[in-house]
Amino acid sequence: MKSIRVRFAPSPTGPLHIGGVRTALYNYLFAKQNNGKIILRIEDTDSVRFVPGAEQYIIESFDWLGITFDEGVHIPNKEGITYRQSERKSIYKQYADFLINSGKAYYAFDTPEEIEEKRKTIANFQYDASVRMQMKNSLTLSEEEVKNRMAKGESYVIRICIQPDEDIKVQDLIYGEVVINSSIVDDKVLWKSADQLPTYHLANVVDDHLMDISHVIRGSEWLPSTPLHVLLYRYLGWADSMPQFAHLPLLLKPDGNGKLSKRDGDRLGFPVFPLEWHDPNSSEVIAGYREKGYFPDALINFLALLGWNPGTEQEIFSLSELIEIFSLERVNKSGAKFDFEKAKWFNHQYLQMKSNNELAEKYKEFLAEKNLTAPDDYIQKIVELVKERAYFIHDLWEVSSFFFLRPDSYDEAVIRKRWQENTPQHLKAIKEIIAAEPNFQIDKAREQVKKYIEDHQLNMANIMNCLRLSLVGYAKGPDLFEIINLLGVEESSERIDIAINKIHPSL
RNA sequence: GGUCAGUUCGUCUAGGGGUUAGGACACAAGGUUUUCAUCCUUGCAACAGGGGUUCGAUUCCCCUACUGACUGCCA
Repeated sequence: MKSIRVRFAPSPTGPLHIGGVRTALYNYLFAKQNNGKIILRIEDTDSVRFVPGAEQYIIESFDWLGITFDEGVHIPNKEGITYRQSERKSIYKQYADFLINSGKAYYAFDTPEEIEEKRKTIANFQYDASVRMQMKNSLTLSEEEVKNRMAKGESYVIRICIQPDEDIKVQDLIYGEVVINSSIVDDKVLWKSADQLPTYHLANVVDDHLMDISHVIRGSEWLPSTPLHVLLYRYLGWADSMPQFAHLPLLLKPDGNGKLSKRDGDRLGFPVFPLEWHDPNSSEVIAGYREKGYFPDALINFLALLGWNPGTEQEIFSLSELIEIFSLERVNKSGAKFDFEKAKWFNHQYLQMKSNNELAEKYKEFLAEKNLTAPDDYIQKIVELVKERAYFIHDLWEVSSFFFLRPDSYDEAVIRKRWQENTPQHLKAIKEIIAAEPNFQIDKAREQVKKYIEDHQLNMANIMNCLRLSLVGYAKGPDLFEIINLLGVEESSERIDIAINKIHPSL
C-alpha cells in the first residue's frame, strides 16, 4: 500500500485562521495515525497578497500547538527540496509548457479589462469552450501572431483548455461521490501574467504529485474546483496516482451563518487566530488564543470536536488519544458554528488537569509582570487552593490577589448586610482564638471559631463573612481557614485590626 | 443568476425504519458551603416543510424552503 503523505498548504497572506488550524490538525491526526508524513508547504503564488511575517507566524503557531511536521519550509532537507512555491517557479513552468504542447492549455492575450467588460455585458459569462474561439488566444490567433505578441512583450496568461460536456466524478472521503459536468468549469488561468507565477490550481496539483501526496485534506471551499484539479491530473498524465480527496466542513460564525472571519472575532470578542498578530501594514494588533491564556492542548481538543466526533460520550482527549481514534469517516458534512463558550469550558477542564507545579510556574510569570514574587511552594499552595474557580491563568489573579495585596477597600454591600455594632468585638475575640495556639491548625481553628460563634449565639454567616471581609475585602473565595493558614496568623491578625479600624458602617 | 453541497435541542453533536430521540456547552432551579466558584441532582429544549415508499418514517426517495461554498491573472 502506498505510504500516507498529507500536506497543509497555507498561503502567507496574514495570520493563520483558526479554521486552518483545524484543517492542519485533521491532517496531522490522519498522518500520525497511519504512520504517514505531514508536510508544511507555503503557497505564496500570489505576490500581491503576500504579507511579510505570515510564514513565520504559521510556523510559530504550530510550534505552540505542538503540531509537528515531517517536511516543510522550516525543516532542512538534504535533497535541497524547497517547500515554498515561489521558489519552485521553474518546475511549474515546465508543466505549463507541457500542457501547451499537448494541446491541453493555450496562451490568452485578453486583458483583464476586456474580460471584465464581457462579464458586465454577458450574463453568466465564463471563459470556456463556448466563447474561447471568440477571444484573443493562441487558438484563434495565427502562430506567427502569437509569437509576435510574445516577442513584443505583450502580457498573456496560460489557460487550461477544458473539454466540455464530460461528467467528472470526484470520490470524496467525506462527501462521497460528487459529479460535476466539465461544461460548468471555465478555462481557468494556470499561469498569471501579472507576476509570472502559476495559480494555485496548477501549483497545488504539480506539488501534490511531485511530493507524492496520498490524501488531500482541505477545506470544503475547494470542493467546487476539485473537478478542475482532477482534469489537471489527467492532462498531466498522473490520473493513476492522483491523491484521494477529503473536504472538511467550514467553520461558521457563531451568530447567523457564513464562514468565520477575522471580523467576527473583533465583533464578538473572541480570538480567531492562534497567536496574537501584529499587522505589519496597519500596526493593528489582533488577539490570539495564546495571549488570551488558552492552553494549546485545550484548544486542540476543542477544535478536534468541531466537525468530528468519535461517537462516544467522551469529551476530553489528549493529542495521542486523538491520533488513536480520529477518522475521516466520522467527520461531518455540515458546517459547524464556532462555540466560544465551549472553548472556555475546555480550558477550564484542562486547567484542572494541570499539575500545581505547572500552573504555579505560569502564574509566577504572570505575577512577575506585576512585580510580585513569592516562594515557589507558596504559589503552588495558592494555586492548589483556588484553581477550581479559574478558567485561565489570569483568573488566578482575580481569585487570589488578596494573598499578595492587603484589601484596599471593603465590599459595601457585604458591610451593609453583615457588619453589626458588636462585630468588631467578636472579630477581636476570634483573632485571639486563632492566635492562641502556637501551631495553627486549619481544622482545629475552624472548630474553635465555630464553637465561639455558637456559644455566643451569633449568626454564623454574618460573623464568618465579616471575618472574610477583613482578610479578603469581599465575600467570596475558598475556605477561610485555608486562607488564614496561607496568609499566616500574624498577617491575618493585622488585617483584622485594620478592618476594624477602617470599617464604620453608616446606618 | 448558475453549479455543488448542507439542514436533529440556542450551540457542538449521537442515533437511526418501531427509542421516553442520548450526551456536552449555555441557561434555570435545587443541594452542598461562612461566601463565591467548583461540584452533584433536576429541569428546559430538536428531527426545516410537503409529498411519496411502508403496517410504521426523524431515518429511504422526490420536491420545496432555507443556509452555505464556489463562480478572479486570490488561495
